[in-house]
Amino acid sequence: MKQKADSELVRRQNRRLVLEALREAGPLARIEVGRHTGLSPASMTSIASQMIADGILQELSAPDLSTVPTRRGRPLTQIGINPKAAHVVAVKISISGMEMALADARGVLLDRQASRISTYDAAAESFGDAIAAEISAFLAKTRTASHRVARIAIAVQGVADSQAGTIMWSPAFRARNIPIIQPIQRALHIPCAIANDANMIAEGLIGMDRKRYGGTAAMVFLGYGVGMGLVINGEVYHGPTGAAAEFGHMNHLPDGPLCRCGRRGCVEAYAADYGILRLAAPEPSAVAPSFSAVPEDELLMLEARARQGDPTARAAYARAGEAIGYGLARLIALLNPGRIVLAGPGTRALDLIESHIRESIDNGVVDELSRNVEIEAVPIGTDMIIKGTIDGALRSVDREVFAQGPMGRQPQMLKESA
Amino acid sequence: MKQKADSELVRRQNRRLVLEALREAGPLARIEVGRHTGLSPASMTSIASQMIADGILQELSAPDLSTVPTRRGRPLTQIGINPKAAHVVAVKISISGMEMALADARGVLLDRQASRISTYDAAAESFGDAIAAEISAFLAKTRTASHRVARIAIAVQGVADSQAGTIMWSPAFRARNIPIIQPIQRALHIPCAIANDANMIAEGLIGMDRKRYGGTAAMVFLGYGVGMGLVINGEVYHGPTGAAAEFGHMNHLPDGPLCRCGRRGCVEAYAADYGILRLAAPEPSAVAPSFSAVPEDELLMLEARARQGDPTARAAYARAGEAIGYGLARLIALLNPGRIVLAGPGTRALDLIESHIRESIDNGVVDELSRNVEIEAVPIGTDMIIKGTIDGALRSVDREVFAQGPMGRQPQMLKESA
DNA sequence: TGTATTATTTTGGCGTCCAAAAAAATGTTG
DNA sequence: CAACATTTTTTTGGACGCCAAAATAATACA
Repeated sequence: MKQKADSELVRRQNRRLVLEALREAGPLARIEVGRHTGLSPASMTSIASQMIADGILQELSAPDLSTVPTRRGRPLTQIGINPKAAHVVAVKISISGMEMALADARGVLLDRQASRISTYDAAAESFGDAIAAEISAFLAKTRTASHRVARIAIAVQGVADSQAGTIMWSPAFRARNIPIIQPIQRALHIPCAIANDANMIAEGLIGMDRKRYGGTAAMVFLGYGVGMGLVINGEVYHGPTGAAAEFGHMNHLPDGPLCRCGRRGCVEAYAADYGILRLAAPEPSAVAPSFSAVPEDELLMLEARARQGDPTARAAYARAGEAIGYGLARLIALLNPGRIVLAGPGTRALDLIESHIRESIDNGVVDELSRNVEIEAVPIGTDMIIKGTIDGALRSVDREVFAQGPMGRQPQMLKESA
Repeated sequence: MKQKADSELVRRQNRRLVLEALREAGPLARIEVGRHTGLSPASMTSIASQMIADGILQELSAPDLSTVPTRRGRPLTQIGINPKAAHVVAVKISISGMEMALADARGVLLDRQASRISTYDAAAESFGDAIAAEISAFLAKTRTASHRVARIAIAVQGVADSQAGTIMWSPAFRARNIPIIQPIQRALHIPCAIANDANMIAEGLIGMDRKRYGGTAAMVFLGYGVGMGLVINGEVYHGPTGAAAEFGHMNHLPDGPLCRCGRRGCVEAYAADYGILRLAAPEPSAVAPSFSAVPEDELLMLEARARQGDPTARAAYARAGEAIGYGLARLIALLNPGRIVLAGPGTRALDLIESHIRESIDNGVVDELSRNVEIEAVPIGTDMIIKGTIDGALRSVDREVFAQGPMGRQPQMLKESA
């Protein structure tokens, strides 16, 4: 509640609802969009014709209604998002590599590319320019004019400051506060946003099933690190500076094992790949946290040992489960979410940790609070990060460009364009 | 983003903005309201005249402009909220007593009353009726017709389920899931809401200074218990079922001291009055948590001992500070709030705990995350609960009744009316 | 071929906003 | 004190977006 309401707000909001309905359900007839949004047929005609004129929507020729082949009445003409209305680029930055993807306005992947790029020893001053150059080259390769790209969205492992447009801190970098947004916008003149990669998984799940994941929910990502995406009232919560939902760096036990962030006892220090491996080591407290990816075979071996009953291995998974479980218990006390989702490669070992998670939640928070939360694991790959980044970028294009209408179609970027 | 937008939405939103401006700044001239809200003078004339006709606003006769006594031009005629537009009742339920207050539409207290009422052994089936009877008697005493009361808001120590309208769990009651809303609405036919008392403190602080407390902030209440009000994007966050922000029952250490909720190691079990006293006892683990209020002189004595350097007493405050500090560190990792406010009688001993709070935050969460959060203590009395309950009730009346306008002025309560 | 049915468009009206002009109410000044 | 300046408020006329109802379009069915 900040904005004065006028006819412009009405247009914006209703256009956005139309886009939301089409993203959720795919192409629809005008009248069906009306049923989704509550808009009358008359309004739908008017809104649709304007958005078609704007090049945002298009009428589809082949209805392909093999499902309901013969019905009486005028057949419906579906409208859908015009794929050429805009493109978006998603960028994922992780340890010593980046991945880029180009998608059309519907979210269909047009091209993608992975590049190796040195991160851990990268200089804060030049890293953003290197990323910008990679993106430039990618666009050139795909022969996409940069004015066709409405948004570049960047997902990064670690803590992003979306306000400042920097990577505040990341295990992939020795440097801190690395400017990203500014160099890219300066080089490419495309609006650009940065966020944590686990938040993008949350965006992706919302895109997959808004009903299920769109209320108030927490998505936990288990893998090389422990991340979280927090959905509050249907929106991914970034916090005032964009650094929220750092479940992995939420303390579990004071003076616990050393974490990559430099503090002791973070959830991640118990439950990330390196944390679990360390717990199973002969002298855990002597092992420093690993900043490079853990070899997968070591993990698989540990899992196998645990499944065969090796007590040390089982204990490592038990302690990881306790860290996650108590962390979730604390989250439940604070936020009382309706759903908690476990995802990421770490869920491969769910059979070894799940009972400890549930037991710790039971011990860590009173029944009345935990009773209403559903806990589930979803088998999604790391590709979900790219998908989610694209989804999130498209939603912001919907909001800030497509919904705007013919008048206020400003690029609204570039506070300084040097 | 759920609602279709139309002229009704525009009216609702702008009327609400007008009310918000008048609540924040007191009576204003039309043109000044326009400056606050962004509405044009023409629109202000039209909106104001309608709301005056509705009896929600009134023109003030005596401008009393001693501040700017002589200015050129047509003098401004201030408008303000009509105190008689509606009344609200705030009810605070705590251990073996309740407090009621009646306020006019501006929030001015008209009358208040405290009653003793047995809680701990109260039966779940009859307690709501007893409350309803007390409210009835209070309204009769103040000679207020019940149709003049637009809202009854109830603040309760403990976990409230605002959806079900019950007290889920409270240290003041042995029973659980005590229905409150339904019996009151059945008896009085007035819309009624229930929430946790610490949330109401947050409402009160927002009412005092929206700029300061209206972003994303956490208010911690220290006293007989430990409570929290969470403000997210300017709104008090209640969670899907209204049971959120239970900071006091967020786990600090697994297998820690027993809490009134039945779990071990909750923040409250360390940092509430009874928890601190217990930590200073000769054999803490043998002491059960106290369900009645702790005698104040015992606390004052413990504080005095600590200030004189008694190591046992000092250690008790140190451990309380650690529990609060690590709890806040965990909250910061999850939500990254801009401000944390400490309030309540427990802040009397702030000199004994503050350094431990800050040290624990430093140890519990990485600098990058805690750097942007301001921590402050505010000296507010328990009266803040009543004030906040009234403020919150009035904001909901603004939203759901006053902003509605001449058309949709339904009571929208009473899913079932016997 | 005519009728039923459903989707879309057109028409006319309503509510809200706003800019510009007019009116109202006061202070300033010669 | 009359004319002018200044500021607030109201009035006027037009714009935009929504909607109900009527008209039109396009199909199936009998």
